[in-house]
Amino acid sequence: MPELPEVEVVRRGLERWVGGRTVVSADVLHPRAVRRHLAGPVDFADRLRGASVSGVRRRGKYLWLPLGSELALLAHLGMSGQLLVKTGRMPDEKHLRVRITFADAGGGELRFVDQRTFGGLSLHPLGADGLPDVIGHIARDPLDPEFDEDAFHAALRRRRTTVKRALLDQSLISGVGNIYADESLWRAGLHFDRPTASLTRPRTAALVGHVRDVMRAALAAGGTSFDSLYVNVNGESGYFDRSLDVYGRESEPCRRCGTPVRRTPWMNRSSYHCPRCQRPPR
DNA sequence: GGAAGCTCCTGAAAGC
DNA sequence: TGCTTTCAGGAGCTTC
Repeated sequence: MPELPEVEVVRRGLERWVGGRTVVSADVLHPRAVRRHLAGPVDFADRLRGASVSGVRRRGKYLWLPLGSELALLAHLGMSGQLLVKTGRMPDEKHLRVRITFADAGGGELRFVDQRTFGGLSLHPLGADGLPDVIGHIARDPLDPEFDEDAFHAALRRRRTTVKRALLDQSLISGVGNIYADESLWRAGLHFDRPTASLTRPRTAALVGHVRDVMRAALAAGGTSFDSLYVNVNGESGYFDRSLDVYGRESEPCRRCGTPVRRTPWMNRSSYHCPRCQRPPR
């Protein structure tokens, strides 16, 4: 499931390949893949044709390819989205949703493949800050040098919510999903239901530090892959799943104290934690 | 206005 | 063997 490290791996792979290229055509094979492009698949393809890509940028889990100074191709991988670079004649993937063909030397295709169709592509105007307008509410991620830790702490103190909910709220801190939230909370020794208003400044700083550490380690490993649903632009899997301390390790011993890791149903998904290292709030 | 919960979707795995 | 159910979860939307 792509979170910040996986999306950044994809961004780096794309940057080497699509910069300066011109789109010949775009084929939308599944309309749901461009559902966030409100003008529809035909308009999406029409506006992409002839556009030149000037780079690949990212905020949180969103990627976008600026097309000149006023328009961008925005991508979100959702749970199972893949952006694959294909050169030469390659058979279509079973869940190929959008094919973008380039004209320049070497030609080739950028393919958006998405089994569960939670992700998608769309075209949006670029704002004055260089962000596509629809992601103006997405906060900076903790690896961004301009991430404001003081403002993040102040927001946590203001909110009447719990710490894991806050970590997953992309308007507070971006790039964190269920896997790295659980891993960071385990490293910080915090229970997922801890009220954010109870966090001290040093506790917040430690938590953000652990989020950064987990993400950097995952990035170095090429991301986390449990199956074929996350791959880089060449179709290769990362291997950070071998380094996960709690996520997906129900009943296995905690790597710190040996207590069996617990999985708790939480918000229609799962939360993994060590019941001894991460005591529930009183 | 803020917080919580629902919904979309597909396919692997488990259960019967 | 084959059918049904459960599970995975990002983020927009709805409800309270």
